[in-house]
Amino acid sequence: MKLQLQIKMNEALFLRNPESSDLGKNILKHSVQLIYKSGFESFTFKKLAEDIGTTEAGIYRYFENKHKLLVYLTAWYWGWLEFQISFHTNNINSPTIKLKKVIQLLATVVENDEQNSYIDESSLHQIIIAEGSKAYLTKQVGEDNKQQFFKPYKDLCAVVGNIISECSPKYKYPRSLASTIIEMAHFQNFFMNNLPSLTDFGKTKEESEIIAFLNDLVFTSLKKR
Amino acid sequence: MKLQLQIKMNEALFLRNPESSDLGKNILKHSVQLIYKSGFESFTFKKLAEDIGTTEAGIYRYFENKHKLLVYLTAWYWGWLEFQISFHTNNINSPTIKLKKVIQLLATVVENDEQNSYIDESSLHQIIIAEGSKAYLTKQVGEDNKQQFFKPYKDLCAVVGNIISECSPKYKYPRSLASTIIEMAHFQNFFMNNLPSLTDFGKTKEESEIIAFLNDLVFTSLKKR
DNA sequence: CTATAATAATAGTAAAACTATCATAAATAA
DNA sequence: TTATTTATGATAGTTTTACTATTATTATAG
Repeated sequence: MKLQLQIKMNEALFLRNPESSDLGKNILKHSVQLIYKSGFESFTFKKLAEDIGTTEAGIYRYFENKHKLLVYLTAWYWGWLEFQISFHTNNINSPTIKLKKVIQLLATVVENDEQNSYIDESSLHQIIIAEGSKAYLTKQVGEDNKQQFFKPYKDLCAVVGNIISECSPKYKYPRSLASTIIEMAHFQNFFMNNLPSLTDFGKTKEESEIIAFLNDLVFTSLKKR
Repeated sequence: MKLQLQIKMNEALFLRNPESSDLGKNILKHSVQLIYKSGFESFTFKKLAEDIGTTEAGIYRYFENKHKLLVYLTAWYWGWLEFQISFHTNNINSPTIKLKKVIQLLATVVENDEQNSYIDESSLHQIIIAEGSKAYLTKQVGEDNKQQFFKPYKDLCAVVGNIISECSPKYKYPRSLASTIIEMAHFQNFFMNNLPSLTDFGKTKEESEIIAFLNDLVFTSLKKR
């Protein structure tokens, strides 16, 4: 038996549910490929349509514009990651070990074992690193937030924040530390690969070093209080 | 006597030096106003030209495109900030106090005392918070980096990293901690104001709390080694 | 077999992102 | 002083992006 993980998506993110049809699934699959390959700036619905073998108008029946599609992909990613975390930290009692696992999951490049899904998690992970912040770094962030577009990100941050509080109930900044870990897991990766002098990992380019850095950062902050 | 601070800009960032003419200075001044007001996505050279009272073609004589202009503004900002830091930490012997000062400067919204400059540092600071990462989160980051467009950012990071190493010579991640502080000084500010549940400062929205968080983060990391 | 829903095919518009040309005014060099 | 360079202004045009609208075709559910 194969279990298919279904992530409940905010309905205001799309016009027609992309998970409900082959065309929709193709839109998700090929947009991940295209954005991964050429970046979000040069990504257009025209190119996407050509890639899929449909028409521009066809895409517009699913997504209002490419910003909504990016927000959809990021929301999907955060939802997926929260599931990964709850799955992999299940039955772990020690909050410290839990938090270490979380950091590892955040900073590790995803492997694509299951090819059943129409979303390539590994490429999506790279997209989130390079384009993820563009989902909220806009003038519409307030409206988008009112429509709960960032709920999956905020939920994940809350989960991580709670584990931090479990580790160290008196620590004063669990939320901010959580968002710092999440952002830095990605930014240090981007820097390491593109602007290496902003990190201490330019030589080896090993993600294990990012994990070590984040562990050091977090656990010295939480220790001895 | 009035001292005018001149920041040496990378010549590959512009076609004609905007600091060399009134039109050029107007381009800088009004682009800061426009991007601050409506965000980088909706910013166009057409609107900018109308704002200034010149033509689109006129702008293109100074900047190849709006990406280069954004990179110019961010480079200017990092250069300016490095000067602020070297100015305000001059004559401070204790690296700890120095680092505290740095964090304060990074996280504090700039006041515009001097109206002499054609760049409004306070608005520019807000632009860097909301749009700054878009300068490097692109597919061209490699080429841009080869052309040294991010040198001011990397220099600043090196300065902060060196202070960190002064505080704690054995600390293993001075560069990464430096880039973490710099990014988080901005991101936590953006989150606090736009996605407050990603921080612990949603209630008060005081930047002093961001400073306290960063101080805590940094100095527990550096203490006792 | 019919109704209806999704998609394909085609066409079109407005704005964005440029490029090109020429006239004019101001600065400067001969 | 005139001649010449240089910056700007005015105008026009191209290609691409971001969308909207219309109609025809195909698949499928009842």
